[in-house]
Amino acid sequence: MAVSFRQLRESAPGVFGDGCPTRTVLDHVMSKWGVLVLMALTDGTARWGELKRTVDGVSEKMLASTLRTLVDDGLVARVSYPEVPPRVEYSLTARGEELMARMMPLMAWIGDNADDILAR
Amino acid sequence: MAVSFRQLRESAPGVFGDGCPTRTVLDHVMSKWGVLVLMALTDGTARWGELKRTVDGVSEKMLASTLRTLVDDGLVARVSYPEVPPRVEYSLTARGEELMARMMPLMAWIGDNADDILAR
DNA sequence: CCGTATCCTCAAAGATACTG
DNA sequence: CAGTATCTTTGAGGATACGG
Repeated sequence: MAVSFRQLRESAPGVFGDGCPTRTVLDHVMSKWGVLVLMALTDGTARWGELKRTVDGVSEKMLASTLRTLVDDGLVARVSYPEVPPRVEYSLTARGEELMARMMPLMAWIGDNADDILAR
Repeated sequence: MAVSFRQLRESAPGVFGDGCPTRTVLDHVMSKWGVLVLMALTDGTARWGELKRTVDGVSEKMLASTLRTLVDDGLVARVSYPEVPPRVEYSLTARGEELMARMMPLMAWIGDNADDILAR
């Protein structure tokens, strides 16, 4: 394997310790709705209503709080147009694209193997 | 980007829909303690006590249930030696290694960027 | 159309004690 | 050493109604 947990920890002591920044970011991007929203945005810019439809099962409350967290983290950009009716567009930032470039291979593998994994 | 959410969904319709197998596996491997246990095992075989020390902050209850889930999913192997005192060793299966080969680059990136992300 | 505000529930997770 | 059993807590998340 290219990199181990030990190597990660030794490259930056304290990383992945209880309550450290890495754990916080981990909770944001690996959260149930966080991953799904980020994945939906790999399709490109999307409006609120699109996201609500694409991210199957998400409540308005969770979509709102998930998006706010990801915007605060600088992973998602929010652009609101002063029109009537309102239009708001979400997209990945450059940083978000970097993250998803690393996450999508993992998601593809999970998609390919999920059935096998649960067939036990 | 190499692969998008749309491509994933079109390659296997229903994947990532609410309640589908992919969501379940996602919840297992992306869970707070799931990732950390899996990461700890990228260092190689580890005993229960080692895992409890390495995975900072995990309770015995959560370590037990997390390990049981991962063993059931065929991602982690459990070998118990009939000795006194008992010795039990956990390690990644071939399938677990495949998963972590795709997850560690993501973890490395998060480790590198966590401070920046939260400094806003 | 795009959210926010409020209330409420229940299951995940912690604490503690105990055992093969 | 490697867990299990039991009880309690808490906050993530759902439902609903309303506002800009």
